[in-house]
Amino acid sequence: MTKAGNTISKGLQTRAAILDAALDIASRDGLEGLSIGMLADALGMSKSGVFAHFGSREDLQIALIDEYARRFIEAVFYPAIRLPRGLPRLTAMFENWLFRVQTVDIPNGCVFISGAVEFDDREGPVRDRMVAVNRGWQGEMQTAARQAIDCGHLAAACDPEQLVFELYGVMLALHHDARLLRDARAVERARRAFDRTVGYYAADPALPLPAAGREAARIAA
Amino acid sequence: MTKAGNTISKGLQTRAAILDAALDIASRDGLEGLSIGMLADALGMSKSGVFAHFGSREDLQIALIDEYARRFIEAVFYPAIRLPRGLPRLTAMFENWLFRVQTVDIPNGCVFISGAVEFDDREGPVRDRMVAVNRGWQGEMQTAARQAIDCGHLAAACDPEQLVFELYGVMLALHHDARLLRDARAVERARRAFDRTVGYYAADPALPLPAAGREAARIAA
DNA sequence: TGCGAAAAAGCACGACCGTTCGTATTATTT
DNA sequence: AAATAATACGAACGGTCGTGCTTTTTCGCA
Repeated sequence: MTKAGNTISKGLQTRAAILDAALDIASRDGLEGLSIGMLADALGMSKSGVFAHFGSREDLQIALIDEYARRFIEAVFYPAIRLPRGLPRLTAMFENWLFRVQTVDIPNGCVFISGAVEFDDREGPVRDRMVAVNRGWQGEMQTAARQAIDCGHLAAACDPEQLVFELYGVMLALHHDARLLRDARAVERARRAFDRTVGYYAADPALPLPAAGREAARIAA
Repeated sequence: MTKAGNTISKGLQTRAAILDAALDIASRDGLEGLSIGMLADALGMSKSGVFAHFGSREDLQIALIDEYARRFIEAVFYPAIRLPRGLPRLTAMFENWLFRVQTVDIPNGCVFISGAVEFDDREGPVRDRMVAVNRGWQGEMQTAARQAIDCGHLAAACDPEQLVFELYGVMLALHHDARLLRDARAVERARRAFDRTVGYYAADPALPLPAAGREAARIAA
């Protein structure tokens, strides 16, 4: 019990369990749709027991955003930065992202997308965190794009912010068509859109990202 | 008062007023965030008075979707179909859409986008209507794209569904960056993305949609 | 002007919301 | 083993929710 280091004070343990269950619910019903009552039911706990772990519902929402971001970074970003700068890394970021969207966000829902819509004109700390995390990820994508330009993989005329804007749109469209319209072909379209977009900005007008290289693009954690 | 034809039985009149106020609220807080209580307050009416006009909250939400769609079509679609088939019409559809997003959706919020997120995994008639309306609009865009291909304005290799997927993504990214991140440059990026995308699929590899033609593209109702 | 119908208000209901508080039950430390 | 701190519980609070019922006001028309 007192084994040095691995004692995870029961509190943090259940806190993690709460966050886990809360992410499930929030993915489906959004951050605003998540209520402490149903969360307590899902956990077999009392409302007040759940509530005590976060001083308020707002703090719970913020903790959820952070937890989602942590998982996203771990699944998408960290594996990608192990690849060489430039197009390989940028492509891996997109492919890992795409893989995560397929396996997590499309079946369950994406907290970032629903949260962005829910809080896009509501002031407060929840919105602020949402913005900060979002800016962070777009910034990493822009950095990767800039490096690709420096490497000569993308044309010097390519505007990294424009590129990331378009790639973000691809993901939003994927999420929209796959979830609302339940169109199974959305994933394929997203990949085609990425190829076409990056291909457009590629320094070498020759076909970028041959299908053979695609397999290696996604890097598992 | 009894001038034949323009007698709009007071009921329908207030019903329209309710829909108008409800659209304001739903744009900001979403279809789920809209409550009959606050709607009644905004109108200076009683809850039951508002409620009586729609048998249920669900019916109110559906009526809202229809009303939003009606306005969207009137502002975006109808003016565009007065232009000749092909790229002019397709461009007008996008430009009218862009204009509306700028003047209505970005300041107030877009019921289609927030609604899509709110109902993307909830069954029922509201979701069904949401899907139907969305499919309708994407279908019109695809038709316009197909006509542009038939006219020889776009390459035969262009897949209309793929093109509409990408254009929809542009609008979603615009909405996201303009509203959540409050990035004023998002509109410019959306327009650039449209030019680049349509330019890619254009039959004539020469620069499509010269800036001079842009001015005439948007058709006021 | 008065009458029937339509529209709006008033009221009450059960359910759920986030939150607080006092208390019991566990963990952890002394 | 005793003392203390951490966790969880159950009940309750004031509010708001959507939705029925009943009553009153207002409108449209002869």
